Amino acid sequence: MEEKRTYPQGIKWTRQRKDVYDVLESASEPLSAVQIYNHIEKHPAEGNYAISTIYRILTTFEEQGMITKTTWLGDDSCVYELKRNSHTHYAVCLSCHKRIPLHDCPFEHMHDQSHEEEELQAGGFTVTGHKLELYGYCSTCNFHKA
Amino acid sequence: MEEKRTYPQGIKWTRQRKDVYDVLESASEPLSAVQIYNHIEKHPAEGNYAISTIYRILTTFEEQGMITKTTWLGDDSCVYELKRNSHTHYAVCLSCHKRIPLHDCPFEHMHDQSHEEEELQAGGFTVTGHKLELYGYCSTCNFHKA
DNA sequence: ATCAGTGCAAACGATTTGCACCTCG
DNA sequence: CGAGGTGCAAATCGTTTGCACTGAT
Repeated sequence: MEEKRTYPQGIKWTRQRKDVYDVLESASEPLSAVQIYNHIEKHPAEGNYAISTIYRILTTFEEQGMITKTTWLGDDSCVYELKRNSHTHYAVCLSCHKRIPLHDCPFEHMHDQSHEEEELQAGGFTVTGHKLELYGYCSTCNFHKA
Repeated sequence: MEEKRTYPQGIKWTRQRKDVYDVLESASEPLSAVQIYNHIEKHPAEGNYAISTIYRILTTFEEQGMITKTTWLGDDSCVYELKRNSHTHYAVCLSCHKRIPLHDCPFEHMHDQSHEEEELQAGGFTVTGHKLELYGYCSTCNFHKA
């Protein structure tokens, strides 16, 4: 619990920033600002937190290129995710919004560069990542529709 | 201009619903509720429109499975798109949010079912579509960073 | 010490909802 | 005619901002 941690360099590491970073690092999926906020509140560490601080920190992290801001398909609020070496894609039910994680990323199977990526790079665009979601209807919702 | 149109069946087709449908059909990319609203206001057809009506109509269309609700990567508001046979993917600049349309969809090149899709179908999930975005930095923003 | 980072509360923009009226089928 | 759709205004929700204070370097 008292383990010394090393945080990315280049910015001031306040208690709040550390907490947000820790939550993101231990998360298994993208989290919203409010989820992060609640997560931190549960461990009533010390002092108060403002939700606005969370937003500001997330913005900073994003500018630093440490995290990615996304949204769930069909949902409106934003979720944030640490940029990691590996990532997960999901299938999203358009009816109940349930998310089913996929086991691997189709792009890992594409050994040749895709046409698109080649083209983009020629145009000076640097691709740093991608986002993929399948959508449809889960077994439960399929059942209720029938 | 006075061409008789056929609209999807199953719901009441009011003037407002027709207008929203027409805008979506003539759109070349997903539109937000406000964009649709403005689009309609330009052609001051008849009577007033309420933005809330647009939202309600879009919700109805989505429930009917006629449209898909999405968001642009790194943006927060929602955009809506008619479900069509063909679709476009984009590369999004994380810095300036510029969107570059890609010429074709990588999934069209995958002749074999992906592992994921097989698995999902076995689990009773019906895949009706997908959403893919590449992200990174466009030539202009790359330049400014260097 | 200094300036970036933070808490608080108020502001904001996008989306939703309650209610009385209107219109499609 | 009647159920469902709509306009309007007020409410809600996620996110942002101004300002005075605090804390990391």
